[in-house]
Amino acid sequence: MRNDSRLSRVLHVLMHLGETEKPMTSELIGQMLNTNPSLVRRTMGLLRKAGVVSSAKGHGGGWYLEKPLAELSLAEVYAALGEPKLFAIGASDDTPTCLLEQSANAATQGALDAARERFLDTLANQSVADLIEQSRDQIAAFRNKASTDAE
Amino acid sequence: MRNDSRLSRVLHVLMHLGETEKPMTSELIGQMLNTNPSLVRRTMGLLRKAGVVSSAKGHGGGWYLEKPLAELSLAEVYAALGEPKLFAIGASDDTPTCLLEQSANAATQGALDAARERFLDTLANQSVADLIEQSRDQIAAFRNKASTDAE
DNA sequence: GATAACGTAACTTTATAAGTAACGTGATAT
DNA sequence: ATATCACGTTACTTATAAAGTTACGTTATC
Repeated sequence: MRNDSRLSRVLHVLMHLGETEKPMTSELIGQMLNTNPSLVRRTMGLLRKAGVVSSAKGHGGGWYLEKPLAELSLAEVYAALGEPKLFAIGASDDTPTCLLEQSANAATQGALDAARERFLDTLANQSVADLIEQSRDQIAAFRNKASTDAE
Repeated sequence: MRNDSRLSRVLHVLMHLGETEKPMTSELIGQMLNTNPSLVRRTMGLLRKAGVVSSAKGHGGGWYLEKPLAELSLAEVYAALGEPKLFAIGASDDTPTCLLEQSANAATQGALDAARERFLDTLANQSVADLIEQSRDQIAAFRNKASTDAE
């Protein structure tokens, strides 16, 4: 299948939601993500079920945050999406009878489990607000470089 | 796509190659893996290119090891396969103009990079011979349990 | 020279998120 | 009231890469 890009996409959307006051429509979000409103509704619906965002119908409706981004870790966002399948790798047979095959599968799965733990830890130690902060730093660094270059 | 099961599969095959003297044919390996000889040749061919195994044609031919399994780490095997794509997750746009999107992608990619590092480390710290040793331990534990149950 | 076995190319199948179209439902504005 | 906006949901198609399959050439052994 294609890459599952939902995590980075919704992080992007959440950051924008944190930067505005009015609800954002699926139409507008779709333009930001280069996709269509229906897919936006489907994906954002997962966040709604998890209580991360809410949606309003009708005029002036759209998507808005349910909590401050400083209180929302990336791990919570990943969980809200249903913890999408992380790996493209796995064993072909879950319950092999061959002992050597069991050992091969266990070794592979062990490495994947360790990797997954590291992935979740990394996500847990960052809030979405941190990401906004980082992009502010980016802007500052860029401005700084520009002024240095001008000297 | 389907899960990429090549790593666990070739580990399984390598362990069997370590337990026998004669070359194993693609036909035989295919039976072990529940697949056909052509796919076996395609996958084992990657290991051959990396110098992990060799193959012989004709009567009595087949696949055999080029080095002792104690000197072959799982990381080398993964590398021999061409370091197959590890994750099912990623960003949809590699070079976004939106700074917030860049930050979202960087955070996701950072967590994936950390996870990948952990995956490779785990693989690097095990030899294929270690896996055989582990399956021997499994057998011993099983026998031990059986004798305990019989008391 | 018959047979075994690999080497390789070409094609189909599979799994799953993305992408798309359509229509119902409910909220707001006039 | 009713026109319009926007979400909610269903159903369908598309894209991707490994698995799976078929076929045939090449080479080594008996």
